[in-house]
Formats: sequence, C-alpha cells, structure tokens
Amino acid sequence: MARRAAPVLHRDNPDKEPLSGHVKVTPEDWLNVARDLLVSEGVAGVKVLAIGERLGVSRSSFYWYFKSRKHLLEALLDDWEARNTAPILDHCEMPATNISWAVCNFFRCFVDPDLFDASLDFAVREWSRRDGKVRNRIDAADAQRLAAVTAMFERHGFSAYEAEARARILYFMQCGYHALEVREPMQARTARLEGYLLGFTGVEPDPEAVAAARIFAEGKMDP
Amino acid sequence: MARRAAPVLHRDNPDKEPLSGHVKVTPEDWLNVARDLLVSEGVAGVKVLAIGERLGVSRSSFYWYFKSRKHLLEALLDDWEARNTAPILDHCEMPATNISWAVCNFFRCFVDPDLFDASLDFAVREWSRRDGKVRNRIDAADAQRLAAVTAMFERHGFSAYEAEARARILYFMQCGYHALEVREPMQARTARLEGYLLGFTGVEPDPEAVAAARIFAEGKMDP
DNA sequence: GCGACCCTGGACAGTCTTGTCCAGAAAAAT
DNA sequence: ATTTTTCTGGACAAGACTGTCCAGGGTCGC
Repeated sequence: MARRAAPVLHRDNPDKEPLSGHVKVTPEDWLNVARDLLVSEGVAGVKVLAIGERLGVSRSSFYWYFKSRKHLLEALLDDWEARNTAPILDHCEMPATNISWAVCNFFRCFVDPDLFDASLDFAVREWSRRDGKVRNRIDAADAQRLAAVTAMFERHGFSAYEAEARARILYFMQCGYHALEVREPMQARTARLEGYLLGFTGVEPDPEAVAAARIFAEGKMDP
Repeated sequence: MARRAAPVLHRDNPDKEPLSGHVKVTPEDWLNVARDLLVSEGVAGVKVLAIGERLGVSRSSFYWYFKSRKHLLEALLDDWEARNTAPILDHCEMPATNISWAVCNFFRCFVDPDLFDASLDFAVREWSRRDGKVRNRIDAADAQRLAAVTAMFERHGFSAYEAEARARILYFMQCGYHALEVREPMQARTARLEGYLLGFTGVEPDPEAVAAARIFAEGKMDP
C-alpha cells in the first residue's frame, strides 16, 4: 500500500447530519479514527463498531474498505512507522556546533508534537506488549533510532562504547519519561533538560545551548 | 480489608486433577492468578472465566468470594499498593556514607525482583491510562516515592530545588526505563548505572560505590 | 451419625463483539 | 435516460464475557 506523507484529513463535516443522505467515508477516515482510539483506549478499543459510530456510518462500510479488523491494525502499524521514526533520524543528523546543541536538537523532537507523536508511539509500545509481531517492529524502530543517536555522539568525538552508552541513556530515558505520562510542571521540565546536558553530554555544557534548552523546554521552537 | 504482608501462596497443586473431587480455592488464589493475568495480559485479560480455568474451578466459585469483577480489581489495586511502595521508601532511608552509595541503594530496588515488582507496577500504570481512579492512586504513589528520593538527596547536602530536580530525573528515568521493557544487555545495564552516578550524583562519584554499582547491575545482591 | 454451613457445577439470560450476506440507494459512465 | 459501478444499511450467525440462580456435594461441629 502506497504510503503518503500522512496528511491528517479528518472529515471536515462537523454537523453530524449527512451531507445528502449518503455519507461518504474514505479508508483514511477509518484509519484516522482508529488511530485516535488506539491512543486513547489502547488496541482493545479499536473496534469496528466504535469507529463506525464516530464516523456516523454502519459497520458494513468498513468491510468494503478493509478485509478485516486485522488488516486495519496492520495499516495502523504502517502508518505509525511512517510517522514517528523519520523525525528523530532527521534531528539527530542536523548539524550542531557541539554536543550540547546536538542533544538540544534531539530533545526538540520530543517537545514539538508535530515532530513526534509521543502518544501514538506509546500506544504502539503498549500494544507491542501483547503481540509479538508488533514487538518486533518496535524493537526494529528502537534499534534504528538508537543507532542515529549513537552516531550523533560519535560525530562529536565520543568512542563507540561511550557513544552507545550515552545514546541508550538519553534515548530510552526520554522515551521512558514519555511512557510514564508524568504530569510535569514547566519548571521541572527545564531542570530535567539541564540535567541531561550536565549529565550526559560528558563535557561542561555550552552556556548558549543551556539557554536554548530552556527555550525549547518552554515550548518556544525557533530561537 | 485487612492487608497482610502479601504471602504469595499459589496453589501448590501442580497435577491438574482435583485433590478429592472437590477443589478448594481461597480468595488469595483468585487474587494471585488475577495479578498474574494483569501483568501478562493487562486489565482486559483479568477475566473471571480465565482465572477460574487456570485454578481448575468454575466461575460461580468466584462469586462466592467476590461481589463482582469490579471488586476483584479493587482488591488487586490494594494489593499492588501494599507491595510496591514500601521497599522504595525503605531503601531511600537506608544509611549511606555518601550520595553515590545512596543512589546505589535506590537502584538496588529495581534490580532485585523481590524488592519491587516492576512488571506489576507497570501493569498498574498501563491500567491507569484508561481509568481515572487508578490514575489517581498511581499519582499518589509517585508523589510519595518521589518525596522519599528528594529527601535522600537533601540529606546529602543538596538544596531543595536541586534535590527535587535530581530526584525527578532519577526516579522517573528508572521507572520509565522499566516501562519500556527494553531488552538490555548486561554490559549496557552496567554502563547505565555508571551513567546515573556520573550524571546525577552531582559530585565526582565514589569509586567504591561505582564498583558496588557494577556488582548490583550484575544481579549479585550482597556486597 | 447427623445436621448446618460452606462451596461448586452447570444452566440461563443479557450484552457486546466480529464477520457475512444481500437488497438497494447514490454516483458515475455511457 | 439508462446502465454500471460504488457504497451503505440492516439482518443474521457465532462466539466471548458477565452476572444470577439453584440444586446438591463436602466438610466440620456436635
């Protein structure tokens, strides 16, 4: 199935009344609602009837577009894979004057929801705990992302061993933090990013980068 | 409901054949199997029929001990609360000659499965994502544990602000790491603990503590 | 031995889910 | 305007799960 650049095209049909008696839904509509449900209720919440109700159509419409619920779940997985890994790889490869800035670039992915959909990522991660195939895809994604972070540290002069150790901590710590869905006050988030820089860049952090980190942490995205 | 010290008393009845035609099960049996299922399959997997099958008895036995499935889930929550918070508090309060050792003590909880059942903790955490009441209890537990870690840093001379920042990173990082269920090689785990010590104790780590950390990380528990 | 209480098995109703089938409406092609 | 293609609604079957009910078997105190 051809993978587009994931245009989020929720039905722009706010009035519940069908346009002309016949409601048209596309496979993307089913997929979008399915994704919402995956995030908010887990894979068990992705039910054909529930999606249909939210779209305002009957279940049989679903079976016109998808062979079965299983096929929908596979499409959902493809969709996730296309969305969430590329931004991390991109940001790890961005030019940075020193390791402090590089860590800031990495961190940026996790602050800006447009770059990385953390809710989606952890909905899939949760799903993977009950499904071996999903688990394999998560593992592959983690390996790919981790390799990018490791390469980032290596480009800034760390040995292969140290780069991997630091990459593991940085990446999994960030993911884990998101996974917990901690309600974190802004001040705490700033302190946390400073902690990353102090603890894991391995050198005295660049003061300018620390200043930028504060700005990132506060959600302002273009310093 | 009186809370015992949670003696794990799985039915020691390996042969499936009932002892004398009449199988005896206790409420603890139902609870133990329910806990197993919560961990391995999530709250959706905690089904009366499934537990009964594993115990080798019919569902109606369940309704003798528990008013409903809902009541079982509440008992499960009480059980988790009694099990998993105390060890962390205890280990944070253990005497330590310096902050490096204190961090090691904390870390020890997460390495020894008898001290802290990480699988259970994150099964409950996952459950909390779909249930506001559970979420409140998780939040309360996190706050309690975090306060203990913060106090630990404060006892070793950190200011209130710094102690809290470091405690947040240390505790949530460790929890988050577990939450991801990363398959981590032993070498990586050792490197990670060293990273904690280097990054978050805030002082040049005690070499003896680092050595002890390696031992902890390798699962040997009594240096 | 005997009665009282503890506990179990199986049947039943009710709800929710997936997946199939088919008549027929709406839109597109001719 | 008519035919063809595309899509939808509702009915149906089958399976999983919860909760209720009740007859009756086991076990323990006396």
